[in-house]
Amino acid sequence: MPDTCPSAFQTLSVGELAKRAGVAVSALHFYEAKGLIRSLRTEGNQRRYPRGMLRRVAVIKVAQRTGMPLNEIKQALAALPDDRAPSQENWRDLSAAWRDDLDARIRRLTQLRDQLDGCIGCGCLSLTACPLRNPDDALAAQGPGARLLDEI
Amino acid sequence: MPDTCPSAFQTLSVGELAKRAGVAVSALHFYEAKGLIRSLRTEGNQRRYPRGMLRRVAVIKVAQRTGMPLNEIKQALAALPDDRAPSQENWRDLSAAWRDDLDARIRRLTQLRDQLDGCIGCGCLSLTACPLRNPDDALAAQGPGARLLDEI
DNA sequence: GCTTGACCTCAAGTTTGCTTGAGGTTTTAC
DNA sequence: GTAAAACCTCAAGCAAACTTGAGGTCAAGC
Repeated sequence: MPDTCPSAFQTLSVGELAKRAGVAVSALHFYEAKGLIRSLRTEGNQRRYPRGMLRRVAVIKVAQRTGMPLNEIKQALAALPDDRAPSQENWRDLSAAWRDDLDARIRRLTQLRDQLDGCIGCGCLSLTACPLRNPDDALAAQGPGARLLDEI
Repeated sequence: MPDTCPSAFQTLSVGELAKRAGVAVSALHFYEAKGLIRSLRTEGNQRRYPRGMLRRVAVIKVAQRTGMPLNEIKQALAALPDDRAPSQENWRDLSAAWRDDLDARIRRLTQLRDQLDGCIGCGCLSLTACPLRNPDDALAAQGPGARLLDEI
């Protein structure tokens, strides 16, 4: 009868959490198996989640959108209270770290885009001069035919 | 005896191509199996690549850096000549399309970053107000306890 | 009180992009 | 002319992030 308690104490079944969080039930099972979330169990062994779990799953989803793999997300979530609302500080630290990750990813992609821009209409992919090519490739400019490599 | 010809006609063994392109031999086998590259064979059934393959592999690597999956890369490469240097036009079309893809990815990540910025120190992840949350989540604001959802 | 839908566990399957290994052949180098 | 290095094919394995399926239990409605 915990479900007759005030809403702050109400629990969610796995199906309810899945629907509200916008993920599949199997994904919640999976997250639990991976240790990203935990569940209480009824006498009949069915999962019940405190409402705060909705937020935790939301945090997982946001982190995934940044491109972070689940095991890193798990590390990050370890800093959050298991089933209670995270403090402002918790969240600030987390989101600031993720922001930096994201920023780095954005910088890498932007650099690549700018290089592509520079190479559109060039098409050289020159072993020695093209910024799109791995710098290590320059090492290959040895032996017979080296004078032609730039044309290849 | 093709290897006694001028360099433009020299071929590369799979090991040479791998080393110069900076990929593993197994990756080249894999690309061939997936139809991204092709190979000539010696009498003894060993792979030989025209030098232009070096560029093709370079193009594959650049495309991968943009985050494009191999099957899309394969589609894109289908527009390029199989073993000869692509025309400036070929390359311009390709790289411009990839640039747009990249740009879209960058925009999505940037938007996410800005949302994170806005939410650092907030931490609400509010079902109804937080831009980080899926808009669909607002639908869940029904039934008993709805007035408290924003606190969860 | 019974049917039906939601749940449970555990194992296996899926996709992407490769790598590793087994068992055997070709080339190259001395 | 032979030993070692490089190559060949095909099958299986790996990691991530889940999904699907089999076989069985729980709970809620009528």
